[in-house]
Amino acid sequence: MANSGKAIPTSVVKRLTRYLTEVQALREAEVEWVSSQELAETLGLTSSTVRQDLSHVDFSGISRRGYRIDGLERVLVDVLGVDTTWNTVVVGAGNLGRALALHHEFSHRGFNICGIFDSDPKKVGVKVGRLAVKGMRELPTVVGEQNVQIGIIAVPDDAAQSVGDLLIASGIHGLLNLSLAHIVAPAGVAVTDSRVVASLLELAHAIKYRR
Amino acid sequence: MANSGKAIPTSVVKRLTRYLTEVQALREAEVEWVSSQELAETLGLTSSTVRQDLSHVDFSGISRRGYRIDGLERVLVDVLGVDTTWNTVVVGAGNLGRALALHHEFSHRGFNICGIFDSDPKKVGVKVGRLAVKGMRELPTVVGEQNVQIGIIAVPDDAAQSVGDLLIASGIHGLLNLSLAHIVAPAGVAVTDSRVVASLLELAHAIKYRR
DNA sequence: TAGATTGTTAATCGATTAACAATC
DNA sequence: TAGATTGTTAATCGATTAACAATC
Repeated sequence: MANSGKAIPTSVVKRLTRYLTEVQALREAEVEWVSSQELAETLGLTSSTVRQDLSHVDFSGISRRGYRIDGLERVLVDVLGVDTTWNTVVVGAGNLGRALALHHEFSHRGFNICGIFDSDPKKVGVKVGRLAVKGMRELPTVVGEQNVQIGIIAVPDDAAQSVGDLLIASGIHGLLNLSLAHIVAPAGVAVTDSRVVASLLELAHAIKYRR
Repeated sequence: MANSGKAIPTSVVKRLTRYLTEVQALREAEVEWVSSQELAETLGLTSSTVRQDLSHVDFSGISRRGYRIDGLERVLVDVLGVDTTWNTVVVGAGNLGRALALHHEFSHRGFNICGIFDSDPKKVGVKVGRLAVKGMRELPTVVGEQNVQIGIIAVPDDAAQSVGDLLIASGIHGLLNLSLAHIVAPAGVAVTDSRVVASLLELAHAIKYRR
């Protein structure tokens, strides 16, 4: 059947992003149906996990056939908010911040980069694609006037919390934190961490102690 | 007491990277001792989790005082392999690949970028810091001759597996996957995913359904 | 029809938290 | 000493997997 209404655990949401990617690839390959077993094999999961996960979204498969690609894509797009345009700002115009502001995958998925900011006066005015780097003082105005919902924090660790605080005070709804720092935010503001350096340390550990 | 020898669960390893970051910040602030309670508050955990986690590393705290910063840093550096130099290549010279190749945080943590590669002939030869982009054909030689252990995959999703296969065939020990694709690798090769676009989708979901 | 695949319940597994004796 | 904090065991909680009746 499939339920809806209740909150979906983050462990499940993480996998839903992967199902969406795979389902979109299948749709582009003009595949019409996919079974839990096929999805599981492609993504390195069990079919049981796939069926459990999909029971959290409001969409049903059909016995002996599996899930219709177009319907499954539609419901995953909905639940992951990819059908919405998300106005987004990047704070930090270093290598990483500039790369993210230019990342095509973001605009392609509905994340509209409205501005890139840096506290370094030497960086202010520098062009990043069609945008020019702005000073931090302009951040609250841009967030307020352009209805910006998401802030991407790409600054050094020791500046991350104060940047987060400024974004929150400006009325942001969610933060994507790329720094290694832990960001404290009130309950109404969502924070997701994406720490590439931490992932590299995990990998170094896995290599060092692999058997 | 503290154990060693047994494999550490990845859930724990993820947090060890955060303890290391925090402990290094404390050491720079010339703090000498930290308790499980203090670490827990800073990182948004329970003190029980911190003590459980630290029981996986070969280091003991002291009652009524906590953990010595210098010793704790040393053992975390060891277990996360930060005391080693990791020769690393980046595959994909798009915005993200170039940014990672230039990311100071990497070299700072012992990840030595030995090369950046792209399949697009127009990108070959372009300078990225002190490196010039090389063609894919040169990848196996560089990996073999320079004892490269880590490959960072920053290519479009549909090229990710074949890039992974080439790196594996060249003798890589671990892959950091930034694409949304699922990478299949033999047991001896570690794979860690760091998907910034997926994190952004998780954030969009959290904002859309927040209460 | 026969049988492959779903949705869901129950069982297992693993991770987190609570509790507390040991101890500095 | 008194009491704060560790290390560890036991309890709880949540996530994954197995199993299977329902069904197309």
